[in-house]
Amino acid sequence: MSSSTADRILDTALISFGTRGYDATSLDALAGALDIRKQTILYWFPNKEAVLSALIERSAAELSLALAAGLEGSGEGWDKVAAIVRAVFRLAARRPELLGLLREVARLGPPAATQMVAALDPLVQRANIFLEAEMDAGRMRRHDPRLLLLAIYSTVIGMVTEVEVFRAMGEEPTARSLVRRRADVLGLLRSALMTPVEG
Amino acid sequence: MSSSTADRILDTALISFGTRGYDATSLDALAGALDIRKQTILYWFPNKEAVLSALIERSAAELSLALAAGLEGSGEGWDKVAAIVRAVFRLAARRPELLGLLREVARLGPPAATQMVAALDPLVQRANIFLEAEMDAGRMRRHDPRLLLLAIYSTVIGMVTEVEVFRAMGEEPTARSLVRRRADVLGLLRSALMTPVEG
DNA sequence: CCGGTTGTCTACCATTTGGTAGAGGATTTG
DNA sequence: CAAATCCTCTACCAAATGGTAGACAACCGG
Repeated sequence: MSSSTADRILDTALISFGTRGYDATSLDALAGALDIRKQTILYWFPNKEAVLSALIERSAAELSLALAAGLEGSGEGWDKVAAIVRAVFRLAARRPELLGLLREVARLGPPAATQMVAALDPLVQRANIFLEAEMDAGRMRRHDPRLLLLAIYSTVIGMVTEVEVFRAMGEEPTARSLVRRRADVLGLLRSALMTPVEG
Repeated sequence: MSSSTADRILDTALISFGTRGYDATSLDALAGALDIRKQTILYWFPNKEAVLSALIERSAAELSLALAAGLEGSGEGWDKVAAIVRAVFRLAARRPELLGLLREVARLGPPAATQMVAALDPLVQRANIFLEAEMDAGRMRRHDPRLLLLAIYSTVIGMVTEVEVFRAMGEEPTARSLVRRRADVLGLLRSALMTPVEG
């Protein structure tokens, strides 16, 4: 099994960084959750930042893997977009920490954000190419693909990670509510992206 | 002038909490930026959390004021939505900290998030009523108004506050780039929200 | 002009934080 | 079986954090 100590540290760090936040997670707390001593963490990683850095690399790979399937798969146009959005919502249900980490890293800024963006670059490139092709084929409305991608990213990630806003508005984060949100996002994106004539 | 010490503290706290984050802002750093001693802050506010709480109240009021105009104004349907989105982008240009704080508070969770949502509730209510009326009139596609509002919120706030993602992708945060993003968001929202027949 | 109030300060303090030094048990290797 | 390597631990540490206690000057009403 790959559950070496280093891996276990990253597993726990993902959950804690992705939900409580990087600053709010002390090495002692991290060690406590693993029932080891903080010095063991510092044996495997030179310092706290290095834990984050390794975690970013690992998580970006996992994220790419989870989304690449949809991006490669058969089908065209809307089906492909829907497949990817569904994949993100699936992640939100099964591994919310992963998307939480993405958000947290974006907030932290360089160097973490830079590393994450770099690690996800291949995915972004392929998405860009796909979007351009769809626009060229006239199936999607014309947009700057980069801006479009960021808008989709904002919407989906927001709808999936703004747990606290939902909770504060009285919507408990259940599986059912997630499904409802997914349906809504899909409907909105479809209207927003696709040309109406030959949807 | 209203620049009492307490006000000045909140002014500076807004910038620091809204850009660096709450956890990352120490009372000493806050005091340093104001060239006063930390104990002066603790004279005006019982503790750090109370600073945040007061700040939330003040910022929610300012936010409401900035957006209420668009929500009350004349015009109907799309014009009104566009007016509000424009107002948000105006805020993003002039007072980015304000939107940054909104985001930070949402991330912090209760009790801060609860307080912010409660303070913005009147605004949310009015927006809901507006959206329902538009849907009833057939000018907007049918959606759960609450979900719709959250989707719009996610998209706009994301496009406006994800500075680090933009920066990491090589897009420097200039006024010009903000205008481009605004145009894009407006275009997307229009396609997403409005019924095509009598747009 | 004097006693109380107001606002800012200096002086501390306990706790927590990320990090260092190095002891010591287990396991592998010559 | 001895030596080296690997891994986790105990024992510290300096700096930073949120917060308390109380001195002290300015000001203000009687």
